[in-house]
Amino acid sequence: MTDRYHHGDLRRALIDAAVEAVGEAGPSALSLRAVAKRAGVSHAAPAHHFGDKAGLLTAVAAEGFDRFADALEAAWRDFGEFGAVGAAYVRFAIDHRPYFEVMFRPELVHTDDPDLLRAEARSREALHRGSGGAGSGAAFNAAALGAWSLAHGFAELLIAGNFPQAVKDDPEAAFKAVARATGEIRD
Amino acid sequence: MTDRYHHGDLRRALIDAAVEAVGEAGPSALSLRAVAKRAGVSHAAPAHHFGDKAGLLTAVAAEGFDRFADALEAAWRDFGEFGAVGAAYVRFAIDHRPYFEVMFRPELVHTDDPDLLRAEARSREALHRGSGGAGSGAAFNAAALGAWSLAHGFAELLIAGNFPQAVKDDPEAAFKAVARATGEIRD
DNA sequence: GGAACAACTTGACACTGTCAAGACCGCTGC
DNA sequence: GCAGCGGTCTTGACAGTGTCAAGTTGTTCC
Repeated sequence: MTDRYHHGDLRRALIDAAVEAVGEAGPSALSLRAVAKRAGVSHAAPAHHFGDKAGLLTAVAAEGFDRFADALEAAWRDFGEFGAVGAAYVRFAIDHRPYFEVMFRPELVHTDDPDLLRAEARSREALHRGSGGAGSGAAFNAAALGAWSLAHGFAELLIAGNFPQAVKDDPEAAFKAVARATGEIRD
Repeated sequence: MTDRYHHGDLRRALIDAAVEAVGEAGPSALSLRAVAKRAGVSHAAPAHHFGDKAGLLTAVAAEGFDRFADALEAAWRDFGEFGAVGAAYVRFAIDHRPYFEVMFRPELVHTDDPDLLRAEARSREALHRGSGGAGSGAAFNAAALGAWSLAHGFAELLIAGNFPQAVKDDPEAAFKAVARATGEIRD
């Protein structure tokens, strides 16, 4: 099972092509046929590898959540404070925008995909660790949910173009200022 | 210019049909032809009224922002505190989910539409008033942006199914608890 | 009553996702 | 060395999509 017969690694190439295409026109404008053309294969090749369009986007989202977890873990390891983790959250949304645009859209992916669920759980745990909440417990952790909401809302509003130029110029500094203003950072 | 020739008020009917359709399958699965069928007109009627698909969704988003502004203004008028305004933000996302799913998606609408811009400005102002920031000023207001991010992130994560059952059971109370935990509410 | 015009319909086009069938390829077993 | 096999990808088809040009229907104004 070398996973590379004719093309080499078509699965990899298709995911890359999909990420490129999403980066150019957003996930709703994604066309399987355009992805296939970009990868230099026939129009039905993507469906063969991923089942359907949602399957391809599921693979993109899973890979995105893995990279996302890496970024959040690194921020927590290097700085050990929520400000840095939240800033990494925001930076990821900017630097890996195509991934981010797919990751939190349940209607675009197969939400029960095992690989997606695993990667999601990794991200969730990294974020939870980085927002002060140690144990999850039965009831919800208000502070952790607040930290998540703050970072996620900031990232979403930012990439949707709702923030003034001053924020776009230095998003990480802006986020830290905002987090400090809301009492999330106490130093 | 009575705006009602054959059908009565087709524009109104098409918007209602679009909202219904978005509510059932999300905005990315919206089909102009399905909307037309739902309203009982020919398949090209929506394009005639709204120019194209984005035009129809623009009308939906504009109407959404108007209702949104109404809700935020009412919450501020009746309670005068951010907790209530934020809770109204979250409730709107739940109760008028089809609108909300279109409102913050620039790639789905004509972002330069005058009616949309007007309604957006109304919402923005109502929210700004409800989050403590009185004057907008040249630089950005960190506290106001934080309040917006918190409410928006909470709403997005909630309707995307990322929160535990306890939050879904009483979203408004959960939001207030979260806002209090992040220091947004000081009473 | 006819002209001007807006509101819609009809028909067509290129494009989309998906599916069944087949062709191609590299490996295994003999 | 070669037959068979299974996975990889292609080909061809289908119904459905958004959009556009042209035509039809109805309303209003003179």
